[in-house]
Parts: sequence; C-alpha cells; structure tokens
Amino acid sequence: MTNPYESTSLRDLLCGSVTRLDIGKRVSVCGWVAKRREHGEHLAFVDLRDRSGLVQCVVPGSVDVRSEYVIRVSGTVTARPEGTVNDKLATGEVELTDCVVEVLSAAEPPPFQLDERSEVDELIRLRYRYVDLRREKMQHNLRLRAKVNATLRAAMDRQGFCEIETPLLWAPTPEGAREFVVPSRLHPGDFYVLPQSPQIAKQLMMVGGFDRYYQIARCLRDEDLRADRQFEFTQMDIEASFVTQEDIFRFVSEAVLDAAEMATGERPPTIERMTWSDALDLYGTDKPDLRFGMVLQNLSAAFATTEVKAFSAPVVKAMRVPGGADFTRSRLDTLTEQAKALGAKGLAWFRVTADGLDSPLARFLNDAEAAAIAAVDGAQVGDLILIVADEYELACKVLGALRLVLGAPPVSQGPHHYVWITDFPMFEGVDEDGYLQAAHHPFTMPNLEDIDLIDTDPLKVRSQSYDLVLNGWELGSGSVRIHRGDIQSKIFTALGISDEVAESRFGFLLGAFKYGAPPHAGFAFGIDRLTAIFAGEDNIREVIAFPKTQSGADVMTGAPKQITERQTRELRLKFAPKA
RNA sequence: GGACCUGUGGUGCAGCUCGGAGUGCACGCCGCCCUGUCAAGGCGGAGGUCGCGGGUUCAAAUCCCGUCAGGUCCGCCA
Repeated sequence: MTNPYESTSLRDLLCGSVTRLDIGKRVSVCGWVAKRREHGEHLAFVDLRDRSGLVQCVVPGSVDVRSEYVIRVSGTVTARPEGTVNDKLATGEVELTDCVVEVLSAAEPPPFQLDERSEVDELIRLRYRYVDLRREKMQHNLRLRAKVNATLRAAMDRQGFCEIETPLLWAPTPEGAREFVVPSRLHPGDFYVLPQSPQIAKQLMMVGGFDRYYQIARCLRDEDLRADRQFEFTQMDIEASFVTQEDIFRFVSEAVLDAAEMATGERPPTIERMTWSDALDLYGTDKPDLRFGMVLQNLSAAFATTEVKAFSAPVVKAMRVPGGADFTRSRLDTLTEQAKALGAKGLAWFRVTADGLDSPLARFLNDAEAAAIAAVDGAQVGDLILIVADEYELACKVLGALRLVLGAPPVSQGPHHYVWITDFPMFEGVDEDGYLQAAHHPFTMPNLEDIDLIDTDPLKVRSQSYDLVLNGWELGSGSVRIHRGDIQSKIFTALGISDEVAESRFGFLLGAFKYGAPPHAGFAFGIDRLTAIFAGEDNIREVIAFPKTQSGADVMTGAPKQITERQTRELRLKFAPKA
C-alpha cells in the first residue's frame, strides 16, 4: 500500500509494499534490477529490488536493462494469473503489468552476485561495500541497528536521561587503551587525542548538575582488531548522580531489555547476577556463556595428597564433556595443544566407559581419585572428563576456553542469556615498577567493606564495578565512581600515581571534584556487539556500514594513506625513516 | 610481536596428499532462440600472472623458503 513516507516524486510505493489491496492501480516503483528473464520479443520479466524487497514487473516486449541498472517502472498492479503465484516472494501474489521502463542509471555487471546463494569473500564485499549494502542481509542488519538505537534512546529519555554530546578532540590521558592522536595545526607539537570513551567528560557532566546523562557515543581505541573489536565502536554511554549500583542496573536493564524485546519479540524476564569470582570458578571467564552447562568443578580435595605428579598442583579443575568419550586420539591431542597454547602444562583426559576410566593416566589413580573423576558433573558412560592442574586462575581460564571450543552454540542459536557480573577485583597484578594495576579505571570506587585491605592484601579488594554479559560477549562495563578526594588519593597512591602525575593527567577532573561532586556511577555498553547478537552475526563488521579489516585498513577508501606535503608542512610534522 | 587457516577466469568451489599441457563443476558475463518465468529454459562464445618473489626438478597450481593480503585466536583492549 502507498504511504506518505514511501512515496516520492518518482515513485508511489516501495517494491516490497505492493499488495493485493493495490490491484488495479497504476503505480510507479524505483529500484535496482535484481533479475531479468526474457521470453523472446513479446514478454519479459524484471524483478525490481529496493530496500523493501522485490516485485515482479511484466514488460510486453523486450527490455534493454541489465542487472543492477537503476530503473523506474510504471505498471498496473495485477493479481498474478492462476498457477503463477510465487509463495517464496512476499509480493508473490501480485505483479506489475503493462510496464513502461525508464532507465535512470545504467550499471556495469556487479563485482559479485547479490543473491544469497553463496558466501562472497569479505575482502571483495568490503572493497565494493556500496554494492554489498544493497543485499537483503545488510539492509536488515543496519536497519535493525537503527531500531536498536531508537529503542535505547526512547528508554533513556523515558527514564529522564538527557542526551549530551562530548568532544571528539580531547586531551591525552595516557592510561588504559592506546589513543589515536591528532596533531594540532595552531599549536605545533601539541596533540589532541580521540577519546577511547567519554569517561571523564561524563563524570564532569555529573559535577555540572546533569544528573542523568546519556549519549550514543563513538569511542576510538588504537588497539589490535578482532571479530568483536574495531578501532571505532559505538557505546550507549550512561552516567547518573545520587545513585548506587542498583540504580544503574535498573536503568540499563530497562534500555537493554526494551531493545531485546524489539529485536527478538521476547522480553527476557530478568537479568541474572553472578559475582566475578563465581564466574571464574564455574565458567573460567569473566564473561560466561550461560546458554549451556559444562560447569567447571574443583577436584582439589580429592587430590590433596595425590601421588600422581601431573595432579600435584595448587588446584585441580575438571570439566565434563557430554558424549566426548568418542573423541579420537588426534582430537584429544589438538585439545591438549590448545590447552598448552593457553599456558597450561598439559591436559589430562579420561573417557568414562562401562569398564571405568580410559586414559593414559588411569592406572596411576587410586580408587578415591578415580571415583572423584568419574563423578564430575554427574558424568555418564560416554562422557569425557578434562582436567587441568595448575595455578587457580590459569586452570580456570584454560578449561573455560576449552568449554567454549567444545560447547558453545553458534551466535545465532539458543536463548539470549543476560547476566550481570559483579564484585570485580579492584586491582589485577602489578606493573613492572611493582605498583598495582587498576582492573577497571582509576576512578572506580572500591567496595567500602574492603577498604582496609588496600594496605594489607590489595588483590583481595573488590571494586564497585560490574559488567553486562550476553551469551559470552562482554556487552559493557561500569562502576560507581570515587567522588571523595581522600579515597581517590589512596587509590592513586596504590596505583603509583603521584600527586604531580595525577595533577598533570587528571587535574581538571580532580579540580572539578573540589567544587561539589555528587556521588555518581555509570555504565557503557557496545551497540555493535548487541546488534550483532540480535542479528545472529558472529562478527560486528556485519552490523557496521564501513568497517576496517583486521590490519586496520579500509579497502574501499585505501585508508590509512599518506597526507599531502602541504598538510605535513602545516602541521610541522617530520617522519623518522622506517625501522 | 606470535600461532593457525585461506589465496585457482567476474563470483563460489574442486584440483595440491602422491609434480606431467590451465584440467573440471556451478553461477555470472557476451551473442542468438524462446509469450508466464521467478535458481527460467535451449544453442553457441569469451574470459586465467593458479596472490607475489625465489628455490628444487627434465617438468611446479601441486614440493621447499620468503613475502603480501584476508580471516580466527594469543598478546593488547584502564
């Protein structure tokens, strides 16, 4: 049906909007030639495609168009003759007849076929992205993304949040991710950086009295790319004052679950919670995929006094692989190699058979040890038990990685299982100078119950920070921020940041806090990742119009490129020879 | 910085293990035929630096070394 948002001076309605209700009307549609089928000089079919779909146009006579020509077709909406209805096509009950075709733009044959019959190499898709974007999947994914954005905005607006833009040209703050730098023309030798996130800006908004801020913010990090990481990515960035972690959970849940309901038609009833230490202990990661079991078990007690050398370690962790007893020896060898690549000294495996455990190590076990292994996670005959004995965190992480290799369903499958991960450690390890390293960022509020541990056992200090995880993807993270100078000083001292350094890097923030900083907390989550999961894509490039390759190249524009001599002169840049 | 996988007409593949003429399949493209197709059909045709460089060999798409590009992962991503 025609609607005022679809009709233009050139067209009356979209190809995919033609329905039985339009029968008898003379209409014009515009689009790209998806397919032409000629039947001699008296009859030709043209499938016309626009963003909404396809419609078949019947031309009385031959027609001089080729694939991807841009044309305008005027024809009469007609019910298809009996026996020619195409139920594979949304518009398959109707067609345009007595069509007049006007070529708006001729086109060379496309560099690849736009139907979905075979996967096209991504490099070629990216080189001709403007063609790739015509494909139904890309149209769907980018429109889904737009609807995710709109839904999130509506949810934040409804909750009283104010959308505020913050600068892209910002001051260097050499903490955390590597920053993209921008040379200043007016101040030669000085640089702006592109923000890795609007973290400090949004905290300043709190001091500025905008007690509920949000922004769909572009973040830029000059770090190596991955399937779920691009240089530039988009976050729903949130900060609020006079709140606790609980309030942030409520705000974010409302927005995320609205988006989930929009995208999937189903609203998850709740978002579960799990502490960071439970996540590591049970799933071997801080971003557990809760769509499936294979929970890690601790067998340390059973092996406390073991004679088996391979199991004499701080911790013995085990995982059951349902039905894994039929893995071939070479598959088990591959798993062992993967475990070693992740840092394990080895991987022990035990097939659970009707005759007991089958393993090269089986004969070294005493009865109690064998019984403990055979009982892992309710093991049945036909299962496989994998064991890593090592330092606690390493054993957990190795098995956690193997758990994903062996059990994780494809992104497009299974329920959407959201979980808040809470009580992250405040610090993780020490840097080369012996100072503690912040696990989140240096403005993260420690759990006040643990504040005395900063001096005695700092690695045990929990922070008031939290992640939101969906099906094994880290969607985002946030924290309660420090708004008190005394606590901030204590943290800076622990991190080895002197007063002078703190002043030079964050002086404007610390200065602002002297003028009345409300208690505040915030969160940010990745819209690329959220949309990718909604779209069933295992790669965020599929929900980004013009993504970069893993080496950071844009194969369409050729970026990064050299700049002109005039540009280097104006910026007073000189380049060292390539090493 | 590292590990692994991939690279063959415009596109997607097979060929590589075990060297023997650029061999094959599907789609697309070009021409002709065709009045109800919709993965249209029939006949004919064009199209190749087997990513690039080097080596081994009488002979390399195939074996070896290097390199480039793409992908997945580790490191990195407060």
